[in-house]
Amino acid sequence: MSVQTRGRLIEAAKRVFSEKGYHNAQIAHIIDEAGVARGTFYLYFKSKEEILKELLREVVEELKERIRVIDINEDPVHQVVENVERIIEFALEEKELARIVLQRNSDPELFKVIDEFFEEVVGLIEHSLRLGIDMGIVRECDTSLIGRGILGALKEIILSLLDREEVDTYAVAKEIIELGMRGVWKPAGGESHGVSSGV
Amino acid sequence: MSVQTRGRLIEAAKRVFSEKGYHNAQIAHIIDEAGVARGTFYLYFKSKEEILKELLREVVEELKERIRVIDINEDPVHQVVENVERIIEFALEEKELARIVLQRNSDPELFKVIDEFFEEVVGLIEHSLRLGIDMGIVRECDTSLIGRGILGALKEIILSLLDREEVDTYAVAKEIIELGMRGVWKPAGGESHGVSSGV
Amino acid sequence: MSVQTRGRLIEAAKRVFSEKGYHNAQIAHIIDEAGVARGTFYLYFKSKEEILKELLREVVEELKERIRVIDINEDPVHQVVENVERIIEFALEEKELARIVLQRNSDPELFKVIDEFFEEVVGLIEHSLRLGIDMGIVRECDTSLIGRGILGALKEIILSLLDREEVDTYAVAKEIIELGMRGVWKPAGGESHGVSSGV
Amino acid sequence: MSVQTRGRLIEAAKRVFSEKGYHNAQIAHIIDEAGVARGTFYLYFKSKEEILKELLREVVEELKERIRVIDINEDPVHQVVENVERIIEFALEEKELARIVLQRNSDPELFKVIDEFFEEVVGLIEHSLRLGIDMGIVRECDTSLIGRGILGALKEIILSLLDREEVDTYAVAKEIIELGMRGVWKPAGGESHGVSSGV
DNA sequence: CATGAATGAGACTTCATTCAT
DNA sequence: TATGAATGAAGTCTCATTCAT
Repeated sequence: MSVQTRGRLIEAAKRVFSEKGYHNAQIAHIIDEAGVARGTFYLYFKSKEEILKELLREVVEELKERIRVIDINEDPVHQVVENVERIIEFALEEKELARIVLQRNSDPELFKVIDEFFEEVVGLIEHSLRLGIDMGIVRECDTSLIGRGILGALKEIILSLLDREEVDTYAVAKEIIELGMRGVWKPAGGESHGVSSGV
Repeated sequence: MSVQTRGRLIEAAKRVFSEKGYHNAQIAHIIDEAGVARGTFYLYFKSKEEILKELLREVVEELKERIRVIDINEDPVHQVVENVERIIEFALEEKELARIVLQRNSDPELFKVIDEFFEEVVGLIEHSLRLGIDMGIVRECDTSLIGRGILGALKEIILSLLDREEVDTYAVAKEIIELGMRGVWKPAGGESHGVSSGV
Repeated sequence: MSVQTRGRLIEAAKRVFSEKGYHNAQIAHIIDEAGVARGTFYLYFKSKEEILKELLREVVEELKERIRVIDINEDPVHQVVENVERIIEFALEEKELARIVLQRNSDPELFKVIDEFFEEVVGLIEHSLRLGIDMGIVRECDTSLIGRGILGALKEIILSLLDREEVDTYAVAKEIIELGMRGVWKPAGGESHGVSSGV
Repeated sequence: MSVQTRGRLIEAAKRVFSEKGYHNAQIAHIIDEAGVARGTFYLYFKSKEEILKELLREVVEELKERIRVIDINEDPVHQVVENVERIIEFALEEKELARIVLQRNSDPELFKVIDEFFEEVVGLIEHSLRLGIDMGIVRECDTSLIGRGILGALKEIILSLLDREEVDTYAVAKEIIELGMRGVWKPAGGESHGVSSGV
């Protein structure tokens, strides 16, 4: 079991799945890309499905590490921005993985890990919203709906970033949060704004 | 060429693609569902790919009909809400189609019509944003990013509605627009709000 | 049973079989060419095979009519030339049919009538040769071999004529017989020759 | 890519195509005959068409090797007889191949290599004829017609040989050339004859 | 550990023929 | 007599997986 060979297969799979999508990807593509023999693939992974799931498991693990629990004693908005920024950074570091994850493939069983992760994220957002409502700083709303909306915005935006040359991750993260918090409307008066200001 | 048979195939394809996804769907499933013989399918559609594309073409056509151009002399926000509402209504009327369209499938060639439609929608949103900025009612922002964000929110929310029993389409549409305009933040003061108020 | 419709199908089949060959020909092509409906075809012919066989039967019948028995009291060579000429004329009148017949299709069962006809022709040639040998005007030879050779030459030459613009059928017939009788060698001396001379 | 397996497929294809003809031949027949699995076939050949073309390419190559250029310093007729003999020998060694090649199949695209080869042969014969005419030993004639005639005779005769038990290849070759040169007519006087005599 | 030839289930598609109108 | 929609057997080809070396 050479860790090296396994690594080459994983990297190859990333590229191939990312470019062609799971169904159009063939084992032949992966082993060509990895430069190993056909049989070797099955030494490391039980099946095509298996290597995809492994990939997804790794992504979710990494993503979870990048999401830190909010410390209420510090500026919470800033922490949220930083969480979003770290996720964007990961997506840009691992563009192939990001593409795989964000291409919602019509295969619930296959992408279960990812779907579950996204459900958790929605839960997290909902929780924060309810907290904000309780604290009187977030307006009453359908938290489930809004939660999904914010997730959707996040996903679509990150997907579009994968094709940009240069990305100012902090600025983008701030823009996303600003959208979620204040929307696009211009404040009527000239009062202060900016997502983390004053909190 | 019986219009009836064609219709049955189309309806069957909707159900099958929606449930299994394009790649896991088989012609066998579609013809079983439609109750016709194998050869009959090919009397109406050149291939599996063809019937999917036909389906998507029809969706896009229908969607475009439901999106009305904004009349600046009337309350624009209200019109946007109605556009969104009509789209939601369509998604709920044609849940299978909606599922097919919203499952971002990793097959650019196949889903080209849909992707192009979404690009148009982003363009539309961007245009509105820029108009709002010029009119001084929308804040300066990265319109491309925000445009995609709003589209993403819309898509994710509608997808989640497909599993709800009862949906108040107007309320949801309003909630979505409210999110895009004012975000989730509670206005500091007690002033009036609500998306269409005062216009 | 409209004789007209039947005729249109036969004519269409000639063209289609001739151009595409039996296996690449489809009933669809024939009915399109004939301008009749699918079901109509089966009103007149039991199957695709049947219409081909019918075609071939008609050809053989026509060909047999054009071959006259040699009258020994007249110039026999001249009569042979005329037989060959009539066959060439038929091939040129019915180029499509000729093409079908001369394309030895690898389907013994299908082209049985034709093969049998050709066998008869070989028999006829063999018979003439043996007669000639008995009369002392034809040299001793493997009549079966020579018979087939002459048939082969005939077939190949006629096939090539189908693409020529203008054909002098009598000249060609004479050339063929001359080849069979005297070969291409130039007579050593300067004596008279020409196939029918002196008999 | 085992050369062995490829060879078994080629041999199987020869038998199957020869017996059933291209169109009636199925991949199933070939793989059964070769004793390999369905997929194995496609490891070596892209399609049924491909293996036929490969077969034909090999035949033409072999045939061309058996045809030697005539050396004018030696007895030319004898050399022609030997060329013909070598071709007959090949046909008898590879009866299946011969049958495939000689069954004029109604599929120009498929049998292009063969048709081109035959065209070359006609060209060769025509060239020889014109040479003979210039040298004054061949009579004036329509060389194109005669060329095709000789080819046709050759083809038909060889085809008939495939069913004979014992074949004296030299005798047959001589008979064919004799037919082409002197025809079947018995020389009027008692002079010398025999194709290569006197050179 | 690695190889790559072989496998075969199963998908797609074609087209001669049938049959209700 | 004519129609043409419907049929389904049968064929071609793909590709994930196995296994002997």
